[in-house]
Amino acid sequence: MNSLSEFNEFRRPQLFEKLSEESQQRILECSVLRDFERNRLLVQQGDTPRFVYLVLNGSIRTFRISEEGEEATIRMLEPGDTCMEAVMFMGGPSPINVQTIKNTKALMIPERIIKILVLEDAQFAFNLLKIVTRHYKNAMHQIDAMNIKTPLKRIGYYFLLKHLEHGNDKLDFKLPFEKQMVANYLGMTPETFSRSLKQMRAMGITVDDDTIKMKDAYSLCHFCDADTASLCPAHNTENCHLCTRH
Amino acid sequence: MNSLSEFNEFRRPQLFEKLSEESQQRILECSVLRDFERNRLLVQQGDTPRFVYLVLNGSIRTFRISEEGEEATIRMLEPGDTCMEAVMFMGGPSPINVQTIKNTKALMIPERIIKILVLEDAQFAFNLLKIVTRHYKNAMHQIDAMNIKTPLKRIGYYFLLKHLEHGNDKLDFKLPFEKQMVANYLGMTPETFSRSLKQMRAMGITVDDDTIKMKDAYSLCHFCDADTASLCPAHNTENCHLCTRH
DNA sequence: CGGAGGGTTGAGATTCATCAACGCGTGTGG
DNA sequence: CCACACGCGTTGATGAATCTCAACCCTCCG
Repeated sequence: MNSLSEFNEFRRPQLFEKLSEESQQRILECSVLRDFERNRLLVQQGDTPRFVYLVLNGSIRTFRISEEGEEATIRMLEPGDTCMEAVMFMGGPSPINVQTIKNTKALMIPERIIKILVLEDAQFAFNLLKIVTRHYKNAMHQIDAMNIKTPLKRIGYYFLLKHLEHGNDKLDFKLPFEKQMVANYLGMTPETFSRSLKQMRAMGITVDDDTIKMKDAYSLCHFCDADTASLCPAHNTENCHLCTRH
Repeated sequence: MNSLSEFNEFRRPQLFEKLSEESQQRILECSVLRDFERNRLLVQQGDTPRFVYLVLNGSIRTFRISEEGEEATIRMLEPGDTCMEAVMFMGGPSPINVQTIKNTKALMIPERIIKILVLEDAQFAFNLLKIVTRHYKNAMHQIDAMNIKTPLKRIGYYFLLKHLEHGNDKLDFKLPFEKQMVANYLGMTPETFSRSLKQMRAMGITVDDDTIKMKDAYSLCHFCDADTASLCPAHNTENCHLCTRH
């Protein structure tokens, strides 16, 4: 692969943000573009990390698996996202599995160029830092979600994030993944997920197959918290119901 | 503060590893050393991050708090550990609270020097990356612990890590924090923690106040998993019960 | 047409949190 | 010196909530 043209379709990968043309070229020269069928296991727990995967289309999930075979989803990637960058710097074998959940085209960036470039290009290191800290922040939300929130609230918070991503002017959005996948990501069974969705109808949120519709733009405000509010354009305006309630 | 002499008592902070003398000096010149009494709140959710805290002695915990007032512990720091490095790069207000849980002496490193140095000193950026990814790995363990592990297994895994930290030749170690603190970190109530400890007696692990004693060096092997095994010196030797079982 | 997989619904079992009481060590103040 | 309060940890009884197991519907696809 020798150009970034493929990336124009979606948001520019954070990995390349503000990166010099030279560094971009060095990465692309070493990297390989590949197609994977659905459900293909790309990395297993215990493998030594060899590549960073940049999703071009399709989707990928990362997860851990216990000896009893139960799975805990860590992340679900959409086009433009990367995985395994963090694992590279952990030292030791990979603590996670990586698997496609749709047919997926991904750019494989070798471990070596990542490690080299990090020590030579401060901007690249900075980008990696921002990416990894974003993952970490996400992980913290997952942790307190499972600790203190009811299934209903976990789903509500997840929907709120998706709603903000899709632009807060739209009153509906689609789930980017299968329900059982989302359920596992949120740490509950598909049954509990399904039952909780029914409860949400009482709050003005209806679910039609994989489409989530809200009665008004503030239906999800109940699930907002302080450090999520800063992502909301209506935050600190009179429109923010949450703020007026506080 | 103008020297690193205080650090000789314990493991050298990872933040300064392989760092040029010049960069170390630049950090120390800007930083402030302070004592805090127990239970002092250093950072609140929503604050803009101003300092990285490096614990010299005492201990600190980071946690999130829900609107209902329930707390989810994210990390518990011992001397040599740092916090808030990750938050600096997340952008936006702090998603976590930081609080001392003992009387604590900490070095406060201003946000500005961190941000500057990251773009000028690749080694410093590299160190930060390793630190943040370690936190992230830890968070992933927390996630799957709460998703798929029983309280007993969560405790066992925590004990295993502490055991490996203290050197696998010793057959006992002390809990570095109060039990209720550990319980919350592991996502359970103090009652459940206490009851689970009783169950562990059947596995050759006794608890005497805050001292954990094991019958033999392999009592905790039941709780080992693939990516933890690489930390164990007995891994891949005939002494590793786990390996022989597999 | 028939099978497979995803999603939903129902009934039952399990498990952890909650509430309450108690033991114990510590520190404090009369 | 003793009485007392306080915090931590433990133990017991209860209840609520989620997981498990099972059946069923639906769509998709060979």
